[in-house]
Amino acid sequence: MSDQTKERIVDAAYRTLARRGYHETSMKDIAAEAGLAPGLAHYYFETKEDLLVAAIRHGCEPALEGWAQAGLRQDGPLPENADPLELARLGFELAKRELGRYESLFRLTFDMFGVGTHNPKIAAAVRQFIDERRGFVARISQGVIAGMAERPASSADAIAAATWGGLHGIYLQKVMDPSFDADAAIDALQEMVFAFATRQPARTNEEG
Amino acid sequence: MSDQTKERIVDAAYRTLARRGYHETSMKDIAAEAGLAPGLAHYYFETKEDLLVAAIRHGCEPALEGWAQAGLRQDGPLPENADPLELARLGFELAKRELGRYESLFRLTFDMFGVGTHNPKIAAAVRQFIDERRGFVARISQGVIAGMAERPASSADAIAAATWGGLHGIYLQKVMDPSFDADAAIDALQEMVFAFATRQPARTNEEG
DNA sequence: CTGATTTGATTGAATGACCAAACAATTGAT
DNA sequence: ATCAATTGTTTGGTCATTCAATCAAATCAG
Repeated sequence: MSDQTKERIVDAAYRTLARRGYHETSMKDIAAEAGLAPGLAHYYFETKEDLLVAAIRHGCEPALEGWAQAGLRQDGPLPENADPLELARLGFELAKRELGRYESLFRLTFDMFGVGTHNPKIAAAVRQFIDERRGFVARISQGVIAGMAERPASSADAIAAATWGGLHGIYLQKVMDPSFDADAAIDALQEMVFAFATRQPARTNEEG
Repeated sequence: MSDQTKERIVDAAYRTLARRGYHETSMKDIAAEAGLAPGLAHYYFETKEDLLVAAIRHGCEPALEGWAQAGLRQDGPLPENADPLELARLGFELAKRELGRYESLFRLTFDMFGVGTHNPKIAAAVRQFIDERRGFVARISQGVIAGMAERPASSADAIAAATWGGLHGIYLQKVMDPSFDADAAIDALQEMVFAFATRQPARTNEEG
């Protein structure tokens, strides 16, 4: 029954943390939400920090599953024979859907970022969180760049950092203001990325 | 002496909060850093939240001053007769300089964002923080769009949200990982924005 | 098959510390 | 003598973490 109980704690932790926030949630709150004794959370997780990391990982599962079902695995290889720009388009589409569907996950994520600013353990988890996702964007960027008429000045990693950053900057605005039109912002980001990816080589003076 | 004392508290608050973070800093810590009695901070600020907001506003002053000296006022009008794309280039340049110079301010800012995820009072302050800065970017975007050969599908507001978001997504990566190459990422973002702003109208089939 | 023993899971209370905010008392200037 | 500024303490509550004790299930001995 141990695994079941641990899962129950993590799930309760995710719900409680997402609803009330990290610093406003006590270990006791989480145990109560799970219907277990106050001390038990510490039997499975040494610290509250560990539980936060586990809870976020748990909360991301459905979203990552959604990407996988669309053929995009953060870890695995990109679908072969796919037009990189088409992959990018799909990525932006999924990002929009995700933001609408998992609002509280994004909220908790930015809460974690905040904790990470002054907590080394959480900061390490945040770095890993970012690395995984940005690395995925970088693999798509690589393909997009390979198909460009003119090599860009920026590396695929830099493009990925800017693009992933753009998405998360938009997520931030959405989390802080539910009336913010995130879809329009993501469309704009996509329009910029596509303008970049499909730009024609600088025409010389004697253009057609 | 009242104004002086208040300023002293805000300044001490900024230093302490930036160093240790919001939830790891007590009102007592702040008073001690200011060399004042523990109770005094509450004489000038009703709540710790109010003091956080004041401290961030205070911490932003030097940075905003830097923008003003370059001719870019967040509040006032844009310099007249300036090429909008040149303003954009300057903005990206200043963003790079700022990030290198005020690292702890950015760190505290993301801490505030985190607190804002589950604290209505701070959330309101964050919304205002975002609105002011994004509005400034929107005014530049407006000019850039006006100069484009082909009207983009996205509005100036959406473009601004994506661009401001891109910058802050990059700041996030830098705050979480000091070895992150933020300059390269900002250059990449700029490359995308410029590709977008200077793209040629789609050539029809019978191109030169 | 049965009773004893071990193991790990679970409980609920205790510990030790901390903090935001309120407050009463004191100072100092006008 | 008043009033604002300042002090230092008190209040009333919080929390993460520890721990001794209980419990259930499994393992083992005879």
